[in-house]
Amino acid sequence: MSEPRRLEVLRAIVEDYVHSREPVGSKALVDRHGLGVSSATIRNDMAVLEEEGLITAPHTSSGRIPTDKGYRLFVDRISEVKPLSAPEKRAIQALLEGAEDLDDVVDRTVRILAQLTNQVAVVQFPRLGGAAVRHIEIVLLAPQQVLVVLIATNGTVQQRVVPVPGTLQEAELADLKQRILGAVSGVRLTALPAELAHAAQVLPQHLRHAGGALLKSLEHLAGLGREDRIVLAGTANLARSTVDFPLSIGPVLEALEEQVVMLRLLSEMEQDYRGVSVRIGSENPYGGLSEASVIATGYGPDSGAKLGILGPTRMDYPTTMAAVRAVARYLSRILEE
Amino acid sequence: MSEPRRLEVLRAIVEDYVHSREPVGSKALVDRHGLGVSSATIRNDMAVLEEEGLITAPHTSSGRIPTDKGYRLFVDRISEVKPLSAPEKRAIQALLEGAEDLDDVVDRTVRILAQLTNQVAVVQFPRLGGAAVRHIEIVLLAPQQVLVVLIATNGTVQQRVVPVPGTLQEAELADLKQRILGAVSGVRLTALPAELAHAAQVLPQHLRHAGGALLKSLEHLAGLGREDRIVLAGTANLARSTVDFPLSIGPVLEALEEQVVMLRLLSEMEQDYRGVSVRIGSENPYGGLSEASVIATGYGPDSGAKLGILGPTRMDYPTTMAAVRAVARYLSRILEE
DNA sequence: ACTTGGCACTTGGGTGTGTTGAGTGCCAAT
DNA sequence: ATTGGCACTCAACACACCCAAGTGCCAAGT
Repeated sequence: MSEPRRLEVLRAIVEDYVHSREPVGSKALVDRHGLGVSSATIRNDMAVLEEEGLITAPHTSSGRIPTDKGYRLFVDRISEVKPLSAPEKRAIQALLEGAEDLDDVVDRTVRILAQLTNQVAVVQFPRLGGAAVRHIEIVLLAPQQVLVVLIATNGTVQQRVVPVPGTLQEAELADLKQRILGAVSGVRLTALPAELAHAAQVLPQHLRHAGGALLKSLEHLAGLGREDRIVLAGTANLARSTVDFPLSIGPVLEALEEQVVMLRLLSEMEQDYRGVSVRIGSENPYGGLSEASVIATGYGPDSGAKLGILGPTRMDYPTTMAAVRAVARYLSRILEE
Repeated sequence: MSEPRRLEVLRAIVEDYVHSREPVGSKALVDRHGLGVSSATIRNDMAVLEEEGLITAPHTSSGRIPTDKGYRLFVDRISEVKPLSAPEKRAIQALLEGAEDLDDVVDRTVRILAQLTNQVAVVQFPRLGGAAVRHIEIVLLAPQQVLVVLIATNGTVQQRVVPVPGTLQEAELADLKQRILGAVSGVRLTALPAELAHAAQVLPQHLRHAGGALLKSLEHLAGLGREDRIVLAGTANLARSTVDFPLSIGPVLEALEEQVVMLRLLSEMEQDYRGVSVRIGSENPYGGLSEASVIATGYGPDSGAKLGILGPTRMDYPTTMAAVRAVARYLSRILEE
């Protein structure tokens, strides 16, 4: 009872089951795959695999289906990544290059990912974290209203209209702007709060009051950049595979809607040696996703932002992993510009 | 065979069916509602109602269920709006008042609406259309890169980093800024393209090139404001009522995901005398929504932006209509500030 | 002109009973 | 370790049957 063949059997079971959605039996296995042994042998192998918790039988005397653990082993040790087809690659590239601005890039990314994988696609907005302050603009809109704009080196812009206490002269504002700019120009966004606190202390007395409000709003803006947003696409794909979620797709939809849940989920996924990270079924910390798998990876300069897909545990892992990885790479490349 | 009683029968059928999801028969009707007649009489009434296409029998000799037309009559002529409970009203108000900025207001609105109605809630972002240019800021970031910021009177801000052809001096930029500002300050966003075109023509020769790019980006920004976005919540509610969508919720999810579809749908809905607009099942222009109903209404100063819910045709119209209307009113009130 | 009780008829759904076929587990032989 | 053989299981399907809820219609009553 050789170990390699047992793995081969597991692989065959996973592939057949993913393909047909039906429990696969020993006879069908030897027929469809050219295993050089008889069905009885396969049965023995399957008994061992079941013993090890890699496959399970829905009911006595029916074929086996992979368990989460079985998929895990499959993903980790058996499967080979299937590269995307050339047309697919071209499609990704063409689509992403046509994007107009950051929002558009993200939007196109999530759509192509959903389309490519036939799953729900999730893209987290690129983080500002690593970026630094490129410019700050402060504009007096009304006597007590100021527009504060924070431009980061990665091209993202955050702005906000803030009320300032007391009246503020144009000249004072210009002065204030120069001081602030001098203090924070080039500072990393993560280090901004500290710098701002310092800057606040050295402000001349007459600017303290108004300046304080502005500095505070700047801190808020820097935070906004870090306040992560996610974008979804392909939710309708869940409906197609409604039969793959024995309970209901309700909990899954709920999870998707809770940005907090998804963000935590994504952030917890460390990409492994393969370049992607896979969470299978019950491996997911969130209960509502116990029948779902998530494939995610980082992208962008520091791979801090994540992107990925979510689908039923019964999915074509090799192909989907390849798609996620490919899209992440193309996206990273686009963002470098 | 009195007309009023027939309507009463229709009302009873709708209410019972909405409540129980089961075809309702003549006997059950006289039992549950104190109609003062026998089941045979009701049967006669039901025959007429069926004749008129207001109700239908899923199969011979089973109870009747309302048709889309039946719901329509119910909504138009029979039902009475059920006002929200005091705690519900308080909840809406409290939640909306705690909002921090426009995004937050919209976000909270869509959530409370989904929660209140147990349906999918849709809120279209407030339009800039009616607003005017309050201020324009142009900042030189790099020799060939300029940040353009457009601030509207309603407080919304759109910004973009644009590349400009050729090199541009600070002084030239300042000049350009003054000219543009003079030309468009106070102009309504809807009228902006025309004004910009005019401004472009009177630019001095040496600013034509760079100025043209800037003006074009401004036009784009104004468009962005009008480019309507919608926000969803409560998608998971669809899963609960999966049985109410005989086909599948797939097409519905698809429609929801296509912002264009939803926007067109909302914009087509003229609110009637009741303050809300209802689209029932096949009344929806989009095929995927032939089993869904939409209740929407306008909000905000000119009622130009829309908000509403989407659910199965079998829904509690009076209560849901009341909720949509109430939320729209509270939202309008908040936005006035 | 409605209403009503009565009655024959329809039908989906539930239950009980075989039957079938894919599949398993185990064992003795190779 | 592999294999053929065999008894056994069980979901799925088909069929038969019955029941409850419901309908349509008619003739009689108001």
